[in-house]
Amino acid sequence: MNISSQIADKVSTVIERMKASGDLPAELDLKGIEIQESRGVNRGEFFSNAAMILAKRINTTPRDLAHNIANKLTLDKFIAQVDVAGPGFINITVADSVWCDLIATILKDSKNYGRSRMGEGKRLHVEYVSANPTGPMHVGHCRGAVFGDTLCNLLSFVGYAVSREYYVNDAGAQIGKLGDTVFIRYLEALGDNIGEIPEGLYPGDYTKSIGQALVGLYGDRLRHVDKADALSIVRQFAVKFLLEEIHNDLACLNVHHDVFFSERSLTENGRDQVAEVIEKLHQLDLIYQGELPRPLGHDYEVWEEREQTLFRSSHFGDDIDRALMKSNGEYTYFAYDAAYHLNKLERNFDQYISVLGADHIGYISRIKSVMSALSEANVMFNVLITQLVRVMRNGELVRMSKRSGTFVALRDMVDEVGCDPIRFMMLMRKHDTTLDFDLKKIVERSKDNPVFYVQYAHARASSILRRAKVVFPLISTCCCDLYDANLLLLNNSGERVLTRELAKFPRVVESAARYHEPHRIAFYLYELASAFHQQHARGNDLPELRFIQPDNPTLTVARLALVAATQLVIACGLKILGVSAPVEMQ
RNA sequence: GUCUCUGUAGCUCAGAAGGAUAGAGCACUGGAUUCCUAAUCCAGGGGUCGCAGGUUCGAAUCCUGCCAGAGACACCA
Repeated sequence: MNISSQIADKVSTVIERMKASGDLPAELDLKGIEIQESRGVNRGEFFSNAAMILAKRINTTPRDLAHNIANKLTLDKFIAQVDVAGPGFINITVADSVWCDLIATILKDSKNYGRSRMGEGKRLHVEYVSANPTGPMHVGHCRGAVFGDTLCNLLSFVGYAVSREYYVNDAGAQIGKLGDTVFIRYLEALGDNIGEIPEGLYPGDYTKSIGQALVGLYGDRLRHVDKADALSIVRQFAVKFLLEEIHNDLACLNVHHDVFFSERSLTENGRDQVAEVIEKLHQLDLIYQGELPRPLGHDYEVWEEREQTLFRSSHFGDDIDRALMKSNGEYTYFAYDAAYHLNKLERNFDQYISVLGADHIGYISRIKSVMSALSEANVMFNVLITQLVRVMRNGELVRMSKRSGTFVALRDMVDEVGCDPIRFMMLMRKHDTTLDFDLKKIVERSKDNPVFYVQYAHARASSILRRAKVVFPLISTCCCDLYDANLLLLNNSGERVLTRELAKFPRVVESAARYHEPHRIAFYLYELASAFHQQHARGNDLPELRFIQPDNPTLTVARLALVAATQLVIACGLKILGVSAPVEMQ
């Protein structure tokens, strides 16, 4: 149930009746009419723009039409008051009983309050993280992981059947370099003096334990077999080892995937899906041999014109065509990715989303092009970008460099500040804007730090329910009992503000899902927590406003219903964000 | 040079997909704790929504141009 959509029904019913009775032309188009929550004071609780939209279509003044509609709306028991204001806004105040019903509904729906059928059970494929398995996760991966995971939570909450996938880049040159590096570490673990890790390989210390693990498994045997065979073993082992670490790293951030899809598998088991995708594009007449133009704005010391196999992505809005084969005949990364996306399409999802880091912005149009080409433009495919995170400590930028192997490991960060603050903080910004992340500030337990503020509201609600149990040992604080309370007793202004805030949740969820913006949930929870803290604090000055009234069990039960509903909605929102909802703060 | 994103209070950012008098937090000033946890709350000042046009009943929001900042732009993955 959603109050504003109920009002929308009321308004459109009134207008339809006016059309039927001849007050309005029968062919009048109702497009553009909206119900929104009022913002300022003395503007009712909701407003409609109906009169202003319709007036110009039938050549009358908005205020006259507004009064006309208002008079008919007033007759509805659902609505307590209707006013016409400004250029022709219809301001609507709904009946108290509507708000009471809402609280009862929340308590009845429990964890399902705010769910919707928006997704209609459609199968949705979401790819996120997909970091190269050449090292442990670091903070750069963190945002995409949290955003992708939360988006999946959100979209399954509104009724999509979500499949969460990690594309494992376990083929290609970087894996070769990883293998070379780990082989050196292996020799090191056997006691060789290896000196510096050569330029171009992976210099970080994390490869040492992989070398040691290989010694534990093979002793010195790999040293004596053919180098190519040894490297092949080492590569596979290293990828498996690092994937396991990545898996663990993600788990401690509460991030999960259903499928880890191997890039290498595209050309295994007697099939070459890369060749297949190129053949398919060939049949569509989208492949040719040619040379790419020299890019502008770059000073290349060496520029060679090379003929290679190109895909006509420029037919689909890309700037230039893109290479599928290198001049030496190998597949490009993009060719593998094209095959991967064909594979996705063959698995027949209804919609696709890819969450990519900001460094892949230039990649979007080519992958969208190939999706359009392969599906004949008949697919819903969104690419969402997570922008850079600047890691700070006490206002100072933490320098990171891939080359020297210095970066903040995800695991270390979780150990230092905890999963909840990281997730919440990452979601306090829109995904496509850059974000400063201060390791020092994020552990501060202050209002500066919204995660504690929201969690505290949940803990406070829990605490009040516990306390009520002490004062009134006989009453039940279970949601299933509280909705029978006499909710009409919730009539002071702070309680109304809080109730209205609770009413917004389904709408916030739906718009967050529709626009793929989970940060809206985080902001909403902050506001809800604020309304709750405020109401609690009013009890400091005015004891009659406290939730627990020792001499009035009936009133107490009504107020506990509001507390329980608040607790429920906060818990529900935090669940979507993948953040815990503590029953007490220590 | 091309493309993408960003520009809102001193700082960090929201702004519900065109609505009425643009909102939070931080910081600053002043106040509240024998109390359902003060990790909280109350009050106050602070704005040319980058600039200029346009679209319409109405623009921070949509369109065009300009200014400023960030990022991406061969066979890497």
